[in-house]
Amino acid sequence: MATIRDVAKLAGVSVATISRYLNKSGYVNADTELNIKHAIEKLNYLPSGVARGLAGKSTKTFALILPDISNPFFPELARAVEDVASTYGFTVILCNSDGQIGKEKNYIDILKSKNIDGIIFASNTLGQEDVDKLASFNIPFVCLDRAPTNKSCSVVRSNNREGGRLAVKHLLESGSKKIGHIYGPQDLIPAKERLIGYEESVRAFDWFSPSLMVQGDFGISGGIKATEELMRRHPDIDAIFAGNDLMAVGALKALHRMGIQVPGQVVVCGFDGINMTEITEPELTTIAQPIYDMGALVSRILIKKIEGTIEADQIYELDVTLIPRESTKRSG
Amino acid sequence: MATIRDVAKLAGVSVATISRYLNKSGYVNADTELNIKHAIEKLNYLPSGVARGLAGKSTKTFALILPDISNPFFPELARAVEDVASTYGFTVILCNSDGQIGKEKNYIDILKSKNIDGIIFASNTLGQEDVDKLASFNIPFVCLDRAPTNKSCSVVRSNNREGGRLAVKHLLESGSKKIGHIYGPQDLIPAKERLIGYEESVRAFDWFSPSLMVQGDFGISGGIKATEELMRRHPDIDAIFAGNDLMAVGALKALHRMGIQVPGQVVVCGFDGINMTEITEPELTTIAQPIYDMGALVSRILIKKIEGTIEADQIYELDVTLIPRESTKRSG
DNA sequence: TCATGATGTGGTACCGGTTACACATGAAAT
DNA sequence: ATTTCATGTGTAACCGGTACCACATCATGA
Repeated sequence: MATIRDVAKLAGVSVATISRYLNKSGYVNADTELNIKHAIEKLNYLPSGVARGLAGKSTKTFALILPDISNPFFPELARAVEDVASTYGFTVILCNSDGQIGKEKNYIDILKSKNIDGIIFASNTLGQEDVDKLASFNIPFVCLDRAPTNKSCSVVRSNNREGGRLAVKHLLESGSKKIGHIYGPQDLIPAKERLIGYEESVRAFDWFSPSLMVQGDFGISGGIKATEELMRRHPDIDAIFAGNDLMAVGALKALHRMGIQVPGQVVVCGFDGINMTEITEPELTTIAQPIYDMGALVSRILIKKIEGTIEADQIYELDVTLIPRESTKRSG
Repeated sequence: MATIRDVAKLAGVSVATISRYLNKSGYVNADTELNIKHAIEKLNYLPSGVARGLAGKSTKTFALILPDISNPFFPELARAVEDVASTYGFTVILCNSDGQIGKEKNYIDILKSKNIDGIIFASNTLGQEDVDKLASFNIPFVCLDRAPTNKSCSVVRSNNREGGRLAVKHLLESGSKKIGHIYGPQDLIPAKERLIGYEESVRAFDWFSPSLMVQGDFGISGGIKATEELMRRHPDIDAIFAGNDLMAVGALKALHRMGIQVPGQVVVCGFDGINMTEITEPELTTIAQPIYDMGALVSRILIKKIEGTIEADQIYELDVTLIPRESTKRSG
C-alpha cells in the first residue's frame, strides 16, 4: 500500500501539504491540488485510519453493546444504528453482552484499547462504576432505556408508561372486562414503567387484584409459563396485556394449547412492535415502539457527541403507537 | 492514559522489556516480570490496540458483511460469529450491504483503511473484481453460500440440494400428491440448489409440470404473491415447498386468507430453520440449516486464516435436517 | 516605502506500540 | 582457558499519519 510519503514524493510536495489537502485544513494551491489528486489516483492511495487514530484523531468507529442480537428487538435497532453511522462515515462494532456486567466491562476495556469514539448501550446492566469507568476513559456514550438519574449520559427511550396506559385503554375499549398483565424483569426500566402504566389504569376497577400481575422473563417460554399461571389464578380473564411481544407470542401459544380462542375468548396485546407480531395467527396487536427511529436517533446523538456539536445530555422520549390487529378484535 | 513508556519508567526497565513481557516474546527475568506486573496494575495500563495495529500487528478485528441484519436469518449467524470472535479476542464490525455491490466495495475500502484482519461475506453479491481487490489488499476472507468456483476463498454452506430432496421426500411421505415449489432469486446459489433438489425429486412424477415452480423474492410478501399465483395455476395442489422460511410464512398467510386449511388441505414446508418457524400457527415444518454452527465455523475458519494456521481453501458443506412440525402433519 | 496579512509550503516531533540489533552476563562444553 | 550459547536488557528506527512552527512570496494599505 502506498503511504502519504509516496504520494508526497510523486506529487513533488511535502507530506504536510498532502495532509492539508486530505483534511482540507490550511492552504493548498490549485495546481498543487491537481498534482496531488493525480498522484493519489495513480498510487491508489488510501489514508490509513489506524495511523490517523494513533495520531490522536477519531477512529470513526463506535460500538453498539446490546444483550443479544438474536433477540428480535435488536436487529432492527442495529440496522438503524449502522445506517446512520455509515452515512456519517462511521463503522459499528457489535458486542453481545448477554446482560452480563463482566462481559460488558471486558468489552469496554477492549474498545478503549481500540480507541473507539463512543459507545451505544442498548444493554440494561450498565452500573454506576461503568459510567465512571467510561467517564475516566473519556468515552462518549448514549444509552437506551436507562433511568433518568444518569448524569453525563443522554438517554433515548420511549414512553413506556403511556404505552401501558394505551394498552389498557385499547383493551377496555375493545370490550374487555378483566385484564391480566404479564410483566417483565423489574430491573429493566421499561418493564417497570409498563407495569406502572397498567396498574395506574386498572387499580380503580373493582375487578382489579394484584394477582392479575404475573412476572415473565421477556421471552417466549416465560410468556407461556406466566400465561398458564395467570389463567390458573383467574380463569375468568378476558384480556392479557403482555409486557413485550415475545411474551405475548408465548401467551398466544399457551392459550392455543389450552384451547382458548384468541380473540374469541381472550384478547392479547403485546408491546414493542417487532416484526414477529405480523406473522402470528392471529396477528398480534401491539404497542409499537419506533424501533428504527430509536436506533437512528441514538446513533445520531452519539455522533453529535463525538463531534462535539451537542449541547447537554438529555432524555429523548419517543411516542409509542397502538397497532390494532386481530388478536384484540372481538367480533361482538 | 498511561503508555508503555510510563510503565517502563515505573518498572525501571526499557520499553522493549515491557513489550516482550506483554507479548511473551523473548526473555524476561522473573523479578523484572513482577515489577512490570505491579507497574501495569498501578498505572492501570492498557496497551493501545491502535498503536499495535500501526506497528504492523493484527488489529484483532474483522468484519461481517451481510445483506441486512434485520433479515431473520442473520441475527443468529451474527451472534455465532461474534461469540467465536470474542473468545479468540477478536472484535466484529457489522456491515449491511443490502446486496448492493457499491456499498460492499465502499465497505472494503473503509475496512482496509482500518487495517482489519479479515472479512466474512454472508452477502451473495461478491464479484470477481471484489475478490481481486481483496487479494490485492491481502485481506483474508471467507464466504457463506458462494459458488465452488472461487479460488483463494474458503466457503461455508449447507447441503441445499439435499435439503430440497429432503423436503420433497418428507412431503411425499406425509401423503402429498402434488407438490408446488416457490423458489428464491436464482442469482443466489442456495435458492438455485434447493430448486434443483426439488426438481430432481419430482420430475419423474406424472403430475409434475414446470408451472408448479413459481419465483418468490425470499421475503414474506413475495411468498404471499407466489402462493396466490401457484394456487391460481394449480388449485389442486396439496403441498408447497417454499425455498426459505420467510416465503413459507407468506404461504401460510396467503393460504389462510384464501380460507385454505394448513395442514388440512395443503401442507407447507419451509427452509432455513429460523426461529420464526416456531411461532407461526400452525408451527412450520422446515429444513433447518445449522445457522449457529455455520456462523461459528465461518468465524473459526477466518480466524485460522488470519493466524496463518490453516492449510488450504476449502468448501465446508454442512448437513441440513428436517424439523417436522404441524404444518405438514396430515391427520389422515 | 514599509508594515501587514493572506496564501502556500516544508521540516519534523509526536502518537504508542514492535522489533532488529547490540551488548551484557554467567554457565556449560571443549 | 576459551568458546559457545542461553538468558536478559536497552537503543532507536519504524509503522503512517497530524499539526505546530518556520519561512517564503506577494498584494494591499498606511
